[in-house]
Amino acid sequence: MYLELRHFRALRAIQQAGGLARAAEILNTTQSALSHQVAGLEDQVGMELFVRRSKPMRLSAAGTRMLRVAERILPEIAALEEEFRALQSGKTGRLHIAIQCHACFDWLFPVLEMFRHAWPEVDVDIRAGLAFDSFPALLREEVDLVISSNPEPLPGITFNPLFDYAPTFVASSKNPLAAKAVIEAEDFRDQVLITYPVGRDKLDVFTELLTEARVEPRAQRAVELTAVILMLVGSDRGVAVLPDWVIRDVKSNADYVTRPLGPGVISKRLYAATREEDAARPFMAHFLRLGRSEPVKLQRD
Amino acid sequence: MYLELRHFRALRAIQQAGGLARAAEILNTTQSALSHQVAGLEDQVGMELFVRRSKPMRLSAAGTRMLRVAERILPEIAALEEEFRALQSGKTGRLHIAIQCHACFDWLFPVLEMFRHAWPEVDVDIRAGLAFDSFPALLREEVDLVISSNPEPLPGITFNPLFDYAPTFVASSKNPLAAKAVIEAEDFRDQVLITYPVGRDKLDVFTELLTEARVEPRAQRAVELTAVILMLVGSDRGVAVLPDWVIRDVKSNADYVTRPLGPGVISKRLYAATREEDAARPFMAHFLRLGRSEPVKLQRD
DNA sequence: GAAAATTATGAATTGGATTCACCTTCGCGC
DNA sequence: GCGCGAAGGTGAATCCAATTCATAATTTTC
Repeated sequence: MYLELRHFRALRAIQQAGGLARAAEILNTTQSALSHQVAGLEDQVGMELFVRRSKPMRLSAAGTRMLRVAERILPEIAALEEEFRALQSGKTGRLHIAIQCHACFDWLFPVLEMFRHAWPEVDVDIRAGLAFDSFPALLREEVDLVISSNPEPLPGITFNPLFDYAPTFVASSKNPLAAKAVIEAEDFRDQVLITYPVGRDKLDVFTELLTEARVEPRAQRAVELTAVILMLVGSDRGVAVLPDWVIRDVKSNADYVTRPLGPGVISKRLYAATREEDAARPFMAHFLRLGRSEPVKLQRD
Repeated sequence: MYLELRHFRALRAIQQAGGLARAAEILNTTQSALSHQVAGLEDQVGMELFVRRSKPMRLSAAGTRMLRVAERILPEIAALEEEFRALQSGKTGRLHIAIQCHACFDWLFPVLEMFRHAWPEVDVDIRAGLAFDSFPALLREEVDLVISSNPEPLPGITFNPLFDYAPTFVASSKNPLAAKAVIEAEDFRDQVLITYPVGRDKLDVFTELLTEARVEPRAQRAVELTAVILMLVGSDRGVAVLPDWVIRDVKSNADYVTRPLGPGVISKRLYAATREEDAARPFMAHFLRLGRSEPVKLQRD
């Protein structure tokens, strides 16, 4: 048995039109074509789908059953086609975001919230858990955008700059380092360093400071959640280096001190990596615009 | 855009097999055919459904969307095909019953209950409300079986006899007619006759007695439900003629009297009308067998 | 009962899908 | 980095199946 959509479409049209001739018009074909088609279909399924005793032919019991299926599938396919059309015209699409930086949730959520309202048709999602090979995943279309601060020139991928931030030292106000105005690599030697549970090549403290200075902290502790990191820091169980936008919550809190890293000014740039062909798509461009401006506004508040 | 099931099947196979070559085997075709097919499909929808950067090609975002539809639709169609196969082998089917006689509910329900267990795959239903033109409806396959006691020779329709019954007079024991052993046409002249709300040609009292004798009852009152008819009769608001199997509930009740109609013995036969080609189908034959034997057993209890 | 409407049929045609043979590209191991 | 094997793409030829055209066989309607 080899059913095709053509058969379902014919069935539905004949039912709707109440006859072959009129159905043929709906389907932009001839009465004869439909007659042959129905004959072929009935041959396939091995039974009569229509009752021909009376002249405008009507569905038989089996035909009615098949019509029910037609009326379930055909709209579904029409919806898919519609979706494809919208996809072409750029009104809809998918925005699955991979984040390499844990702390990015902080500004990403508000941005996504704004985006969601502007592009309700776009399927939005955040995918953690593939921080390691997120660029291959981008090329494989498993995700559509990667938030990263480590651009590597890759064919087919565009790195769209978002905004700059300063990795900032944060410690308990009881910590001896609170006395220093600027924190340098050597200062970490006696400290427990609390970081996100990712490779050192993804941690600003290391890439920007410790690795080059060949300084190893007394201990390193990996913690998933930003709030927990801050909690531990607050009770002087360790120190951390976090993007400045995360720090703003504790800046005015007397339990914490925040200090710039030094000696030179350390600043990093955050990028949104997309597939080359996607960067120009309307909703993607809009997201990038939001991602450039909104975090800065948030920062000011 | 002109999607076909072929496209959905190909998409799913490629996804399942993880590549064109292996998918081609599943679908019993060649790798080239699939390649052309995918190309054609992508041309149709106007975008890439697969990512070709890596070698075993993978679904793109749009392709994933289409796959979701495929995985909803294809099983549905497989189920339909399976249903058709079962239909051919006679294990399943439809048994929508039209009843011309209101009182038939009484024995039909128990029979259907038995049938339902023997043929769980058969779609059973009772359709009231088309008592008038139920034979045309039978030919149009709107229903599959008509319970009737008025067989008319019709091309394409078989009348399968079920069982005989006697239209029986029932009245309140306070009614003067309770004194008579047999009720004749003339006796109805002074009575209010309670009947089902159908044409006189479908009412046994008229077809078997009054019409021929040209007797008109004092009044006629139409009531839907058998229970209500009996209630009215019980309070002597009228008399009725009902099939004997309905009467058995009140036979032992002192408020009622039941009497045969006369002068001759009046007996009618109930038929199950089916389409000629259906009468031999296994489940239909089974239903007819039940319809012949079960009501008689019920009657004995 | 004739006209109109509806479906069926068969041969011819068309057009799209498949095949075949070959090419290109990619991944992987040495 | 070289080469081989696997995977996918291409183009022309072929084939098959769906459509068309013309016409017949119905049934319905007035």
